[in-house]
Amino acid sequence: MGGMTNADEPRWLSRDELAAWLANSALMISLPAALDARMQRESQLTFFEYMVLSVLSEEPEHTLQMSDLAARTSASLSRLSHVVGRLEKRELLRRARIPGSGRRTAATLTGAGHQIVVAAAPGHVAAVREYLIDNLDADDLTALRRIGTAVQKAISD
Amino acid sequence: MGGMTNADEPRWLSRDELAAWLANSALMISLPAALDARMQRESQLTFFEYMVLSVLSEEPEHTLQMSDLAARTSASLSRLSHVVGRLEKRELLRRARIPGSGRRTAATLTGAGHQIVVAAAPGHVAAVREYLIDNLDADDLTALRRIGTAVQKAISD
DNA sequence: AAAGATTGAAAATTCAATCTTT
DNA sequence: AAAGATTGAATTTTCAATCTTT
Repeated sequence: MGGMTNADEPRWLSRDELAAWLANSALMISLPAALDARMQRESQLTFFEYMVLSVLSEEPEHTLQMSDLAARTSASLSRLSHVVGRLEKRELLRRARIPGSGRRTAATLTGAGHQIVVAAAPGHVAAVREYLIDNLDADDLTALRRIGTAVQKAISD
Repeated sequence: MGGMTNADEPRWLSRDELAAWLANSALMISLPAALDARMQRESQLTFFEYMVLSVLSEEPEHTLQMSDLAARTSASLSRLSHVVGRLEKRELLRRARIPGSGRRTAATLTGAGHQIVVAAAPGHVAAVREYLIDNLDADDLTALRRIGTAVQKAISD
């Protein structure tokens, strides 16, 4: 008895925890898909591509180092590198070595890139409102913020 | 003035709405990725594959029609069909025409499939607790459930 | 060796077309 | 024609290896 073949009995989810988890799973799967579909249709950008351009557009010089951009968009450097490569091919941004630093690269929005974010923004906000924000009350909003922050912290530990 | 070249000024997000949205975006991107990485490592299953097998395991006959399985896992029929094809090749489930109905197909868990879900479940629950549930209080939990449900409804409309 | 970033191959997902049954 | 499901091709993402600079 009490040998090593069985792990301790895990703490299973309660009814309420399971319901919350299932609702969250559906959200995690469906919301990005819905956003992607709609943004592709309206702006020729995926949700993730929009995030990349949008984050850049909020920077003072429309510029950010690749690894910082990865952190801001919650992406791996590899994924970002591929996506940025495609966006660069479309001339929506360009990459350049950061002067003085031989190994850092920065991505900078082009004029066309800036235009496309500006044009896509209203549709993006409308979708975010329609699918998420406008369905929530003030308490939900603060809870959502807390939850997202807590998850990020838990994952990065 | 008032022509058709400009859309109406959209209702931009307030500071709090934006914060909630950014937190949610990080959650939507990071949580599935973290879960995937951990489940792959521990169980040779992606998060989505686990969902598929897990949903089947909760059915009376460990069986569900493809389109129902798609609905339960929030997936497109096309995605499900590919994933189920791979799981079938690994002999974790099998497909068969539903008797009497010439166009419906049902997926059924095999013995090996059931074993692998049972073996993966504790790790899955532990990850869900560590990354999400155990960081939330009772209010967050009910909010999360409400939010997930509201989003699903908004998207399906 | 670690940090910053890229690359190509492999795996997964999406998209559009297709097939069968109702 | 619509419902249920599958398929192959194109796209995207992941994984592991690589390269350069510090």
